[in-house]
Amino acid sequence: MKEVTKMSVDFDRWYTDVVRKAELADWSGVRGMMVVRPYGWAMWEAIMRAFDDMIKDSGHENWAFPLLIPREFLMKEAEHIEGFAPEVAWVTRAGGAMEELEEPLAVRPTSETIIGPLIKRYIQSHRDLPKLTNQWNSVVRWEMRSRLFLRSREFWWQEGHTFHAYAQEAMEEADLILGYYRAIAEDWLAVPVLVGKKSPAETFPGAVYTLTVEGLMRDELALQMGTSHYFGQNFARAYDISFSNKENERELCHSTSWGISTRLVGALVMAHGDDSGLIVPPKVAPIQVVVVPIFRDDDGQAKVRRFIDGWSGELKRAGIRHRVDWRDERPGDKYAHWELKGVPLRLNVGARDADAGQVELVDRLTRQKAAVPVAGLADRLGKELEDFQRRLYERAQKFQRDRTYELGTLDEVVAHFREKGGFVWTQWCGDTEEEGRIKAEAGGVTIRTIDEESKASGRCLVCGRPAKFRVALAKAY
RNA sequence: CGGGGAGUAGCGCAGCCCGGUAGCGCACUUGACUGGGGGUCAAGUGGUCGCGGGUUCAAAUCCCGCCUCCCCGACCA
Repeated sequence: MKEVTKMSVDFDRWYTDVVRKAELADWSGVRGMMVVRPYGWAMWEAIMRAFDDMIKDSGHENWAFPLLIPREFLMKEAEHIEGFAPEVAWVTRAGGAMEELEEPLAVRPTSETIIGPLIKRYIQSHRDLPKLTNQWNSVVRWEMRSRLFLRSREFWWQEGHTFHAYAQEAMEEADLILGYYRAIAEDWLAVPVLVGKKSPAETFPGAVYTLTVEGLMRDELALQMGTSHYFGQNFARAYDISFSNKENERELCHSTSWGISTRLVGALVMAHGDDSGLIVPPKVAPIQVVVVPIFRDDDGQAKVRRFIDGWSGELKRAGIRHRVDWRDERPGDKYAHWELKGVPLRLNVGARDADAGQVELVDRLTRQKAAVPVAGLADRLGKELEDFQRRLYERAQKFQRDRTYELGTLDEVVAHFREKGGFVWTQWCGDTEEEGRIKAEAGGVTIRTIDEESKASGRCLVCGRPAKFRVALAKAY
């Protein structure tokens, strides 16, 4: 049957099993390139819709920029290209005879270096600003080690790129988007996140600073779920993206970029799943309610069908995404199937229920069953779904709280991560070499985020000097 | 990209050492019985043995090259 490796036995195998058996995605035969199947893509579509609405409401516009980037464009911003060089794929030949191109073209790993030189045409005056662009596309990064959704050589995302007359406005933009990302993670995916700034070592190549949202997965590893970058005038300087201000002087733009990707589908799997499979948050669930009819013979089937037909239209009108599973399988198979796929609510409906005018409601989180009258079913299910979304978030929040610690010294941190995972808050002086020592000595532990809300108070965990930053440490994907 | 392992039906595997008719379980198809938590029986379908080359009368099996996947390390949305 469709056995899934137990999460407690081997989390990585569990993840791979679940992603494939729940029909989210597969490998394609070309190393690192994945096929996203309809059930997985539908979750990404829900995320896309939610985020697209948010940015449209705040004046952003979708564009389409080219897939291939001329080498000279890519090479302009020194720090940026240095950061991305190891993972850029190049087109060097084309045509029937596979002729060598005079100038190689980079397959975009991200589009700052092509949007910059193209967008400047459309920016002349301060009246053209801000220019708030976004594109939904896929990018290629030549990773050496891949995992479905979390690290594939091609992945799908949105990349926003904005250009502003004022530094303050660009920084506010980066903050605004970070807030959207937090909403996507917490309100839509039901994954609580730490929100803050990256250390210089973890900052996006070419950025002045990078803001991040970090979630905690059920194997107690952190996952970066979205980043928003403030570039200052770095990219504007490299590509001469400038405008005439009110005094008719030339000035360089201040720019930002920000992205969330199909990685978020992996995040939802790892943040909520259990030994039976996925648990999908109702707001992004392709199927929120599955109906399993139970019958013995044709008469029984007809009776159950009439009963279900009596209220399924009402569910549809109420906007509840549901499916009636009429496949010729046994009920037990169907239960296991839809649990693996993480459908939040299930209705078991047999002749006895039809007679009683009720359905059996089964909750994917608690597995509890309850008899529910069909009168007012759509309202009831709507409330149940909202409640499910809330309970799922609270469960993840408790999980995260129970695995968030406060430690003072590097020795304590090293000892902690020998035994446990989770987030460890500590104090840091800001020295990048000392940050490297944490990573080396604690076995891949990194600074996930710098707390921007509260001030550092104690001493640096490495050197003992007065700390400048309060930081969250974790092992991460 | 370094070390190790593996590619045979949709999935999981045996066969390879010692060359000679391509097999098993699950899934799938059909039928019957069944049906409120992963059923039973019967009869079937399905294969360029990862790709290319070599050795041989003959290659899934031996040799060479390549591709892909998995595990472990260094780099990463």
